[in-house]
Amino acid sequence: TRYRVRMSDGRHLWSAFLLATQLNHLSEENLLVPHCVCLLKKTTTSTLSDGRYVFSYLCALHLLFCLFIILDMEILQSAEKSGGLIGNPTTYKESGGTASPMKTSAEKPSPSKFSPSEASSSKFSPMKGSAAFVWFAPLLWCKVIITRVFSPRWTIRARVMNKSSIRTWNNSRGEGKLFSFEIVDESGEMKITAFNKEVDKFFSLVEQGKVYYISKATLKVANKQYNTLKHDYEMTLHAHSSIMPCADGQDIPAVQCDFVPIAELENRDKDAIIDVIGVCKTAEDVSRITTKSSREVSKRTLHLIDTTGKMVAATLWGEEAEKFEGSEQPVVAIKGARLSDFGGRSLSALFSSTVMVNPDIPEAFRLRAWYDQGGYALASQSLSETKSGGSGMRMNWKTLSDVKNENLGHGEKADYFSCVATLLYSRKDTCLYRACPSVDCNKKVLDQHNGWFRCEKCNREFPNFKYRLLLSANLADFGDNQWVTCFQETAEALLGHSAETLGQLRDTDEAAFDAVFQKANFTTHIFKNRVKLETYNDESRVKVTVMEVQPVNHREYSRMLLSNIHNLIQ
DNA sequence: CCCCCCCC
Repeated sequence: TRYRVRMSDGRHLWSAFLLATQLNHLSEENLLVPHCVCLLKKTTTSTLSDGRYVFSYLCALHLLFCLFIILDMEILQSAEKSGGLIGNPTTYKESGGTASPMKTSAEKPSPSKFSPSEASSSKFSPMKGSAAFVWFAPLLWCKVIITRVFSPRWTIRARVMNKSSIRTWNNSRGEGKLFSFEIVDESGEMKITAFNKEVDKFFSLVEQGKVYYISKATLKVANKQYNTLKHDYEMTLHAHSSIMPCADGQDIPAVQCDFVPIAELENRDKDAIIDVIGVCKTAEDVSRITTKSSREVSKRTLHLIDTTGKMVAATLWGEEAEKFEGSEQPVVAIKGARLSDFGGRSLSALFSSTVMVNPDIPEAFRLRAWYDQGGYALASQSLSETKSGGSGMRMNWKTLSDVKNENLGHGEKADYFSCVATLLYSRKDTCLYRACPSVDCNKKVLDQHNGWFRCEKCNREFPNFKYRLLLSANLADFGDNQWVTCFQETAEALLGHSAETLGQLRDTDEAAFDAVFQKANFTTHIFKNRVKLETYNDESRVKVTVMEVQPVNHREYSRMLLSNIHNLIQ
């Protein structure tokens, strides 16, 4: 059988008897055979771009080696899959002088699937345990030479979809640094990793979105556990690897996104990797969390809405979270986000995700227009239940008279509501108390009048105490007013000073202490409250506790009012 | 040769 394999660089690999074997799915022993052949006969070898290993040799040695060589049609078919594409075959079989496309197999090759009619009679299983193996064993050393000298004959031209930052590792097997990137061409996607010296060499060269010629990288089976791309192989760069910018890469597809409408996320499986695009209606503040492995990382959750009217929470991590600027409500596209079932449905960016802010794509322009022309006023429903979600999120907006008229808090469980209200007055005289200095104890201490303070809860006396706030405040909106209780954090937010500072002020500078309260009066905030009917001495009273005090985002608040008006019209 | 994809 005569085959001609067209390589990406235009060369044609010609063989009288073409044998090809997959570098990837064969074990070390199996690889020996082609290596030996290469060495003895100086035959041509090539690793195809999709990871297959091709070589040819002369017929004289055929009979000798056919005993040990795997020759099956799967392997021959693997030769079809060349041409410098990540996935697709562009190989031609010579028949009557005219090159015609061979049938192609998109299926993952497996040795058991060859067709007997096409296969040579000398098909052999891998020669594991064979006595002949011993004969070839001394030639094992040539593997490195072979892979370095013979294999890198392919070049692919592909666009960088995303690039990781440089990461270091230090484990029992050593230490070093690495970065990885993912590339795409018209046939598929692939991951490439660079280590140590190659990091220095290639990190700044490789830029997201640009097209490069890439050759002489080592191929290995992709670890599906960590590689979400739909490719069986991935590449590692080595000292001789080459990456060259390609000036005319317009024909290489741009980063392809397959956006899933937000409403449809409800029907997708947990852990699915999806692309999403939406307007960032609100962005929570960045926060630092500690992971289970006690690493600290920044996170920021965005709330994306699209034309389906549904909203979803999407969390960014690390630098991406820190740098994100959401105040202008940009269109945000995330390629390769992972769908989680937290709070119903939510998204999380992975290391391999690409986050694009106001991307230059039609979908983004459409969304922008939709949002600005009325989408903003839509009373969007979020797929992500977030307790204490950010401003504007899942708020149970009520006026203070609603709270009374609707008997909020009268049920079994407490009710929660948010309101925009103005502080009319707060009781400064009773707002501070001396609390137990123990870290998790906020119990009021008793002054023993001997320089010691007793905590009944801890059953201990302390030479010191800490000030805590318990502020009674009267809030008002346009229709009603309500006495509420603010504990430590909310009182501090409302008064603009820490409990400690206020305690010091009260003890040292009464005028300044007064001024703090004067200044806080008639300020307007968003209050998130808990309301519950409480019975004390046969007397029932609705008790409102402020859970959170936030500044009013007037733009957002106005939009909410517009939305209310909109709903009233209908 | 990495392999971390996190938190509520």
